[in-house]
Amino acid sequence: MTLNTVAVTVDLVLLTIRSSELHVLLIRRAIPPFEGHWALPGGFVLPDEDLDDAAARELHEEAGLRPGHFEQLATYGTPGRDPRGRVITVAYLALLPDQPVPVAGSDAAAASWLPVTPGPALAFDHARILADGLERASAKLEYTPLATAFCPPEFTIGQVREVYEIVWGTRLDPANFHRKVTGVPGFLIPTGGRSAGTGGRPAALYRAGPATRLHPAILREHAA
Amino acid sequence: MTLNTVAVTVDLVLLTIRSSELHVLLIRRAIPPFEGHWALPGGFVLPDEDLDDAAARELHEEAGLRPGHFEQLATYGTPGRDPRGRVITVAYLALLPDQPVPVAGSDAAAASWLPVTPGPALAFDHARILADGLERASAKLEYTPLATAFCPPEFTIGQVREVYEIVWGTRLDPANFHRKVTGVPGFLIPTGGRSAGTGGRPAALYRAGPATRLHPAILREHAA
DNA sequence: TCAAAAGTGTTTAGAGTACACCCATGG
DNA sequence: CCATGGGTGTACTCTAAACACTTTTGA
Repeated sequence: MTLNTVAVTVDLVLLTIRSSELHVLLIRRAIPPFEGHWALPGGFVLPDEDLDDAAARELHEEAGLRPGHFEQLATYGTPGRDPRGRVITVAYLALLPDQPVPVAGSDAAAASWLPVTPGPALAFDHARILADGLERASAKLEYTPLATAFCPPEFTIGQVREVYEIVWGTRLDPANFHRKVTGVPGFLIPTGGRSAGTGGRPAALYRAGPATRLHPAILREHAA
Repeated sequence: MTLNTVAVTVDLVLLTIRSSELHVLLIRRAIPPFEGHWALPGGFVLPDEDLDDAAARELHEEAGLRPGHFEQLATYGTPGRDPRGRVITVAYLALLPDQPVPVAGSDAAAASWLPVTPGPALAFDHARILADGLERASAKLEYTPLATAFCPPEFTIGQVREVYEIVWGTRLDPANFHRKVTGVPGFLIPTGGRSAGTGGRPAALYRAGPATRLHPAILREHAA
């Protein structure tokens, strides 16, 4: 790779919730630059490949599972961000339910779910990309049904509430939260089933509804 | 430009409000492909240029004026979107007050402000990019002080209200709107001046405040 | 004097909050 | 029986919508 040649990569900010903490999928780099550092998973876009397809391919290679949500995040192209040459990176944000992770034989690198806080030092400008992804996810919880992307196909309202509490770092009143989310048209659809074995009254099960935006929104307390 | 080589461009969605209508800056292409079609202004990223800098440079070349707001929109890289080869386009969104436009000698092309609706057929996938920009601007009016980006340095609350009404295509109650926006901390700062010559009671003048998000938000009526 | 735009007051309805209270399960 | 989480009821507060009304200019 020489100067005046531009390489395009896709990098993934892959988030999930494990044991009541937000985790991000990171890869320990086996080769320079940043050998031994943690980095976001990603790779080069193939010559005749769509950006979204490239990101989906990387997602499948690295995590091997279907995301609950998948969107383009932003593009990073500051000269010098990669010491090997001019690299433009299109970052994607994906949210997944906590599944047993079949992180299989990818590019000779160990992939792990790590808690986002405090989080290790990251290679390249990946700390900034991760921060942008976290902010995007946090903001979108308010006015989109993004929280269900962290949940399995069927889930309880308590699980949804836990997503909000973990991502926002706040406590929410269970009673009022219940009324609020069940009052948003198209957000949650009752399946008729009930949860079991949680050491309390069984909760009704829901699946994600067709809504793409929440009205009314689930608003966060914003520090003034 | 051959296959397997990727070119990176920046394109601009430049919006302003003229005579109570939302306008976008378009360029009539003088050369193939899409000769004679309207297109978003843009150009290639220089070998050692940051993406944001490239967009700012294009903005200055095409419009020659300072935007009230400027942000990256999204990146488009579907193979075949440009018949000349593989082109990745990083789109930027910029909002400007209605200034006398010194669209000077740019790339042998005529630049014009055109109403966004109905709007002409656009080259490449620029219709989609424009639509994405409009949606972004429309959504961000709710929870950011973006509306002031369409206004001159000093403006009245009536002007701000007109921005909301035009972008959203709705009517807003002047009395309630006044109370709402003046009640958002950091949104508007009174300059002490007064407007004149509008055929009514002079309005107090304001400038944009330091807030980056509006709390409480200026919420739109969302059709259910 | 009239029209037009700015801004304030007031009433009323709806949404959000706090929290008491009952329900259904596991241990 | 008790602990735990699910869910409803209810009173209170706060915001927002609707609209009457006053203010201040240009014509």
